[in-house]
Amino acid sequence: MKAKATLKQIAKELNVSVSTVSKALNDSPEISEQTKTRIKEYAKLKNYKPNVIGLNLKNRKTKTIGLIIPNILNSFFAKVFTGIEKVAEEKGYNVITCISNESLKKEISTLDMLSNGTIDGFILSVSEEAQKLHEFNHFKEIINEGTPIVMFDRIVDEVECDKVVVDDFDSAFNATQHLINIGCKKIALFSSIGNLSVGKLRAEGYLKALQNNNIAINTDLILRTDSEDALKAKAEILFDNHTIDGIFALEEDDSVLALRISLKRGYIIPENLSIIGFADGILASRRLSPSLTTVSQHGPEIGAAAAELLIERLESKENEYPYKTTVIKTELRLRESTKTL
Amino acid sequence: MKAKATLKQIAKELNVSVSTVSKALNDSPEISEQTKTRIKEYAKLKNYKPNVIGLNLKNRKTKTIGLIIPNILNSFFAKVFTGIEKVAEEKGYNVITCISNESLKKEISTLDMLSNGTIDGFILSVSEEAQKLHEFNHFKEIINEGTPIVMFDRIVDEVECDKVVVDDFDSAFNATQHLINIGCKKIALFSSIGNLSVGKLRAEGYLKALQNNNIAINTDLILRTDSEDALKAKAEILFDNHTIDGIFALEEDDSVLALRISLKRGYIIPENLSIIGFADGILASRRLSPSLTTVSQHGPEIGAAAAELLIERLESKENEYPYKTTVIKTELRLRESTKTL
DNA sequence: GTTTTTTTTGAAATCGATTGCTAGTTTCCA
DNA sequence: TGGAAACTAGCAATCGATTTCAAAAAAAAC
Repeated sequence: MKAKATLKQIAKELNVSVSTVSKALNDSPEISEQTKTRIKEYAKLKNYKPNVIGLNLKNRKTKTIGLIIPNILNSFFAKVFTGIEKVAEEKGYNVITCISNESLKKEISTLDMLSNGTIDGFILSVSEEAQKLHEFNHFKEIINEGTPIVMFDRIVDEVECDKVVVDDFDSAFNATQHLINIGCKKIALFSSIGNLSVGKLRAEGYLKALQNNNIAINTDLILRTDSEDALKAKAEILFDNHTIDGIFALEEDDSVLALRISLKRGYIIPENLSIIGFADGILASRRLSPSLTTVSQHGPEIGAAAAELLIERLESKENEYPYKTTVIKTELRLRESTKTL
Repeated sequence: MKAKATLKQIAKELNVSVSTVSKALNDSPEISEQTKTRIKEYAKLKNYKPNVIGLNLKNRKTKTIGLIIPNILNSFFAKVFTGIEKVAEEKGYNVITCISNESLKKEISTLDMLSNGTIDGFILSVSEEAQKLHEFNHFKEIINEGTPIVMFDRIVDEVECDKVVVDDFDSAFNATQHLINIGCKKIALFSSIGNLSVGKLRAEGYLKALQNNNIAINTDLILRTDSEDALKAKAEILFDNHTIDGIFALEEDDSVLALRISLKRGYIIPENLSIIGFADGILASRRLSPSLTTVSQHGPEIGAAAAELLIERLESKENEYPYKTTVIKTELRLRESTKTL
């Protein structure tokens, strides 16, 4: 194991000064061609790589993004991650990823840990606990200290920062409208994410579509819960007391639940029950039989947009840079779980 | 936006020297209690956090781990990631994650990008391309330069470093033996990962189990390919020409393919065909109908073990620290795709 | 051959923190 | 009151790089 080469070492071994070496390697016109090549060759020989820590200290930035994700096992977040990583790599940034596990405490401690020079800015999706408790001061503080934040998917209206969202309301509206178009009259709503901003927006889109079509809103059919288990319990009750012909599920897991439970109850899909669900990963929905019609969120695009917003802000010279919100469109992917027109 | 507090600022504002502030905040006995409290209170007021970059430079380490994963959308790797992140967090380390996308070039450039002081050590799973081309010099170079590497899952025998593996051979052997125990006679092997070290080991375990039970090896039943598409093509041919009663799939996607194609061919599962597959994520296999019997790899444990190996090495004072290999056991999870005894 | 100009190199400051050593002040005892 | 011991606080070096400015050397001009 050879020790890593530093400017100082090279300088000593070549009998020149540190600054000469630095300038030579940076192709400064101050240095003669002769010494430049001599130094460059020696540096290559020694496999010299400038130590970024020294550079970071000098430049007061690290070209590193802090990413806080509630849960990487959720394939939606995994997809967003790929988008972020791709853009970051292209622009020469690294990504430090932390999992909040939906915990407010972990979210705060992560923000704290990283906002000490380790990273230049954050990209994050708010933890469930923070949304539930309406606790957003930690974000404001970080922004006040001068570290920019970009929020995606689960955002907070009260916090002023860049944001990337899906058009949740419109997507839900369109999906519900599609169910209505293919003839569904009794459309249930399945949600295990009543706590989240996105869950609320999607539910509103569903309601609006019903209203627009003069369909009476039956609260028995609207299952808004905070957990998969609670949703399951409510669903059993729903199936005991009602016959339905459509389900709109607000999350991937909710749609899987809807599919399994309705198959168990003897429904034929899509003949007498159509299902549409929001999709995180596309794979899982496609694999099911019947495969699920989904509102597809373009995870990688969301991530890419977030990374671009952040890097743009980091690299802009201006201090007063207005906050932007990027909206990424969803796509209704028709598969086997819905009737065709 | 207030500028971040530095030692220098605080020193100036309190009319003391930088070193006094530093010592006071570090509770040095050199400083009187009086000044200590005065400085500490002011620092708290100003929300002072020591800038880690300065520290890193001084300490010549960053308490950051570089993680290189072939593909984060593969839920096995996502699970490993959670294990790494958890241990890292506990021990005060950050994780910079990069995706190699199975590309050798990206793998090399990532190693290069990060091994300049950004990270203290690597955890990685070798890209498919590197394994295919038998190109491992980049790992050796990095290790030679003094940056430790821990490999997990897809490892390279020729490279001396810490490793974390699953007992692939034994797991495959046991799974195949289980199929034999429940009465299977014609067991096909489905592999789309012929290129990978783990794919080879698993295939050997399968062969060994057949041999031990005096079952003639029929190469028509052994589908070793390098891609999902190739596997699918071969599988169609297999089903055209043979009747089988068992499938052992070497990867999660391969088992899903096995399940779908055999259902399509009219097999009743598990009555006349039993399937066992290696599982990355447990969720997807459980969701399928029928649910899949799997060889379950404990992803988080693998990640945790890798992080522990690396951190142990980083924090050991000794220079000659022997390389270790940790083996994590798998578990056969019996579900609906196999007959019961 | 001397002065001016140009070229080439190097010394020193800087980024933000730590730390060994030194200098200055106070206390205490003779 | 003088000197030693004890306590505080600050100077300066260090980590690895960049960069400004000054100095030295070489080339050009007179």
